[in-house]
Amino acid sequence: MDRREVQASVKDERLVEKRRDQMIKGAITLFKQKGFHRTTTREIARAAGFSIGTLYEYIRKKEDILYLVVDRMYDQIRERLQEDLATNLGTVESLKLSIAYYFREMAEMQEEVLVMYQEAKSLSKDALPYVLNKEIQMVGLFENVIENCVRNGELDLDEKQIKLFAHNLFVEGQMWGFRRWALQKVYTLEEYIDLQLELLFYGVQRKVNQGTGGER
Amino acid sequence: MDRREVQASVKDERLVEKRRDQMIKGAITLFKQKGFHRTTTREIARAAGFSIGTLYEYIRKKEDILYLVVDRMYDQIRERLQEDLATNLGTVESLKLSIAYYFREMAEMQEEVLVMYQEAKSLSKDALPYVLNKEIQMVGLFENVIENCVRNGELDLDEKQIKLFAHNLFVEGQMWGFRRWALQKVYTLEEYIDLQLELLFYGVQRKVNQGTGGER
Amino acid sequence: MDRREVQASVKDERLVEKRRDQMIKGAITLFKQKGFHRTTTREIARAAGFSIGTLYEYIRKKEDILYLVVDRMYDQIRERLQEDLATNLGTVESLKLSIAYYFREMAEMQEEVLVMYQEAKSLSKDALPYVLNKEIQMVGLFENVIENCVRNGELDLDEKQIKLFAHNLFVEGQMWGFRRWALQKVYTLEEYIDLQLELLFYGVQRKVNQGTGGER
Amino acid sequence: MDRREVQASVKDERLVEKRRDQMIKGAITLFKQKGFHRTTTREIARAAGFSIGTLYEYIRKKEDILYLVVDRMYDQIRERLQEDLATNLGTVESLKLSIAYYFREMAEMQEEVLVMYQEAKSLSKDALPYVLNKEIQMVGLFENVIENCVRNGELDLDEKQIKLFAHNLFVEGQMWGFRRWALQKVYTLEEYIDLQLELLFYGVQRKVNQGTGGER
DNA sequence: TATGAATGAGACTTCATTCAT
DNA sequence: TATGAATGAAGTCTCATTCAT
Repeated sequence: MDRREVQASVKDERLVEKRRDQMIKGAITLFKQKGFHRTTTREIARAAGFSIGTLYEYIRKKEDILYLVVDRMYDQIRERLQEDLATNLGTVESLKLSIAYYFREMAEMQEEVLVMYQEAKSLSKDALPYVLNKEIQMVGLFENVIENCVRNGELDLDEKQIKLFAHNLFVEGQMWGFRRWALQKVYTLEEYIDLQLELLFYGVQRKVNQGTGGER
Repeated sequence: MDRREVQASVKDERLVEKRRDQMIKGAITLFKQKGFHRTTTREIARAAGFSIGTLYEYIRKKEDILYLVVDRMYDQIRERLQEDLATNLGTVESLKLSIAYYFREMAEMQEEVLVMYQEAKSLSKDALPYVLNKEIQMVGLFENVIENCVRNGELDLDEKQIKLFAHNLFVEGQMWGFRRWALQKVYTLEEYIDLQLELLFYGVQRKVNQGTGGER
Repeated sequence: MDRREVQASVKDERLVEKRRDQMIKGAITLFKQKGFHRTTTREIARAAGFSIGTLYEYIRKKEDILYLVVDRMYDQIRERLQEDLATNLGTVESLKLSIAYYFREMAEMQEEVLVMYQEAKSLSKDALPYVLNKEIQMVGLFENVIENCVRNGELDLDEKQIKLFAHNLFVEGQMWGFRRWALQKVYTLEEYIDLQLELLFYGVQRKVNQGTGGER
Repeated sequence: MDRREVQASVKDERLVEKRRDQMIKGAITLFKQKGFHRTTTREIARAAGFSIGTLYEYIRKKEDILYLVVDRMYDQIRERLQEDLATNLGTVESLKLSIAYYFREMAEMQEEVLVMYQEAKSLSKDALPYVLNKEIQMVGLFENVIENCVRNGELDLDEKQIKLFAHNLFVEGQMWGFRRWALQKVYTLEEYIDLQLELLFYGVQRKVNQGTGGER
């Protein structure tokens, strides 16, 4: 249930891997520029460095390329995230570092993320679940880390709060990219990260609540 | 700078208004179902109740329809929001009510919002700024209300915090729709609203914070 | 169950009729030359005198053209046949005249018949029954005439013999066309007709049979 | 003039023979199912048990395969026919047996015959004569046997009658296959054979003609 | 002002054939 | 001799847009 097969005519798996790599790279560049629908299969083939005939040796339909691209993006993001989260200590401090790390990663891949967000809906009813599943898995990574904090007594959240918190921070990571036309005019990335962390952890009413104590 | 002209061949302005109304209504229905690219101009004409020839009397290019649709959606959302925010008292309690109201509105228009999010990028470089401007205006509405709260001493936030807070709550309103595949399985809308308000205002560390006092 | 609909986008029925006429005429010419598979839709459009876009306003798929062509051919043949058979008197003499008439008709349409025979199998499982049904109807026309002869005491045949006789003469009409590479080198059409009539009515053993008694 | 050369790159004749055997067998299966045009060279290669590259070591063009297939079919049919006709005694009784034998053979090979009939026209102008020649030879086999009967005084037919009689019975053998959608619903094969023999030898007017004498 | 038939560029996809290994 | 990856011409079909009526 984890990976949808995209059929290739070519048998040599190493070659399939290599050609699809070229294909995906070319396609991402193009999708970034003009989106999936305005990109032609021939352009993708050319960008990948081979002929249209060859392209179709490695996929069945144009949509397969989109799936491959989105799939690849998720894998890349998750890989990096997983790597980082592995070192997480289950403290709030550590969690903040991970979130900041994630925000930076997403900032770096903002164009890819944009493609994902705008084109994923073009995937067939067939492929969509696989993709959504990947996103759920990624949110799950954060949920785990937050749970650890809760278990360690560093945070006091129930199941539903954990989940929503994870979703929020996940979306905020993407926000930097998909609302760049607004955010990037006002904030530097580091500013954005700092401010978001503050809001995520303390909300807007912290000072009022705390009554006495100033903080930070 | 507020409204891009879409040229019509027909002169009678009242008629233009009426036909575009029909057109937009039809188009929204179709865009919801199949997205902009998969919807043909003929289908839009039919859904609008007139012929393809007539359609082109009121627009110049297919993209114009998308612009008209997105434009209309923004206007609708803003209208309702403006109406509500007008009654806002500048207290935290009042702000929470407005946010909750906004969340419910967005939940009701979630499909329209989805269309906006997924298709807006299909607008030409020409039309995009107009649309983004509308979104900025809407966020601005919230900024104003929050500023009021700050002015009233109910919140303690600087300019940049206000802006980001507004963006966050704005996006969270949309989130209910564009992440429905995950959120709507777990939360009811009212649950979602309650939890988000909690996180927006108190963050995740509130209880720990409140508990003893100083932190970090 | 008698006629499969081929969908047209154009509403004006008279125009549809006219354009399909052009289309069928062009297609027949081309199919005669190169067969269905080697004829492109663009060639058909050009031969019909309009653009490829227009062609597809009057059909849905290339196969529709083949169906239309075959359908038309059957109708033409049946029309002429029906007209002739209407005058049939139910005597053997009259039957022979009708058969001769049919043979001549088929000789005239031999290329069309060839197309029918060679391309009909390219029709989808969907369309084939309609076409076969037409052929059965045509054979039925002859069956009726033969039955008349039987009823009039001019022939003594049971149901199954009638049917097979009808099939035979039907096929022999087509044979002149589809085996022309052999037959037309040896016989003139009239010779062919005379000889076939002889064989159909008296078989090869007549003379031996006659032995004693003269006949005819 | 008897066999057209199909060029092979491979020199080893025994190997060529073997590979073509595999090829033809695979191709026949496929042609039966989907016809020549809808069958791809790759499918043929796979069905033959080797690669597309290898396929092209033994032929030059796709059409060569069709030629080979049709050629093979004719040879098979002729072989069996020749074998049977060799034992023919030159009597009407013996002729009837041979015809019945031939009808049964053709019934068994009806799908092959169908392929031949529907696809032969796809052969190039170059290859067609060779194929037609084979058919003429086969008809010739029957002509000879009939001639024997005539020489033996069992039948009284001139040259042209003999030829046409041979063509007729030849076609009637194929008819069982190519009109199976009509015939096989009404007759059993043996019924069909009996009825056809009756018609071939005595025609439809025998009983009336003969008035008194029973026959057969 | 309304219509809808006509257009043709251009999209996707297939597949016979080649050729380096 | 065998392989199968690569090629690109060519085919079918769609659809935004125009324009005569």
